[in-house]
Amino acid sequence: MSLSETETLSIREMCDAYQVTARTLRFYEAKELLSPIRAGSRRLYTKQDRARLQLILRGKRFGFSLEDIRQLLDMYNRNGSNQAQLARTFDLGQDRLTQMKAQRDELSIAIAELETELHSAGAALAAFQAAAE
Amino acid sequence: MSLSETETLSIREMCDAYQVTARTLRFYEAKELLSPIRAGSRRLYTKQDRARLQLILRGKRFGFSLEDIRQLLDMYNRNGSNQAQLARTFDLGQDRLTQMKAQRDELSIAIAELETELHSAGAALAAFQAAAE
DNA sequence: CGTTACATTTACGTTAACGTCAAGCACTCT
DNA sequence: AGAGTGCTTGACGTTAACGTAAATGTAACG
Repeated sequence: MSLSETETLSIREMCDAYQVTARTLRFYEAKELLSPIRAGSRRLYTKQDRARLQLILRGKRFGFSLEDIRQLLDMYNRNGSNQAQLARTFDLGQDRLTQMKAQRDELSIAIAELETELHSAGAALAAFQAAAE
Repeated sequence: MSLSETETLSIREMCDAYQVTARTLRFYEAKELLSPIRAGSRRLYTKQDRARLQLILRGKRFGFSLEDIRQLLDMYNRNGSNQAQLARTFDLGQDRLTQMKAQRDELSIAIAELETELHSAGAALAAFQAAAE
């Protein structure tokens, strides 16, 4: 079952829902990436917090630093409709995309090389075992 | 002009040739990634050292840790003349390869996501600019 | 009322890959 | 002899993204 619009989650429920530790959530809050409401002293995460956390985690998968993510979130929140900021966000994304593609290409090359290496190593091993009987 | 087989480089020459700092070269040596010969107390980098450094830098571009690289270098160096050593090295390479492929897959997914994201962002921007004239 | 089960803040610890001094040889030029 | 340059070995500092532990608070259960 999914979460309603108004439902709030405790810190532990957030951990279970998003596979992060409580330390991580508090850390993100200290870094001003999240700002859950309080019930007394306890944190309650609203739907917006959940959305922000998803963006954070996605940003991390893209290889952005938390500081990058904070700036992007701020831009989006403060003035998502400002054209210059939108363009800046877009450019940041383009740069990262280029980097990621280059990284993938290099990785593919490395994989091919390593595979070749392992084939000859495998052959050498086979020869050894044949000679050893 | 390129370097001869027998020519050795000082630490500063290495820095210039490979765009690394002296601290980095000494650090790699402390981590047993390099082992230059000595002329008195001074380091001299041979052709083999240069080859190893190139592999190290390539590994870094691939996003490997220095510890990963150290293990890979051992494998590239196929010094393990005995069978058990060879087999262990081979297994290490297999594991590495699996990790690399997984990493590439994740990267591909992230790239696809980011591309989708940027397409809609680009459309939004275009709409803005159209409306702004 | 006591215990259990979480929650809180504060704060020091960790890892990687170096940076940044500091103090001191070993030359070479003048 | 003095100055300058390059190299050496420590050894402490730095950053990111949390981990881990201590001391304390609080809400509910029985």
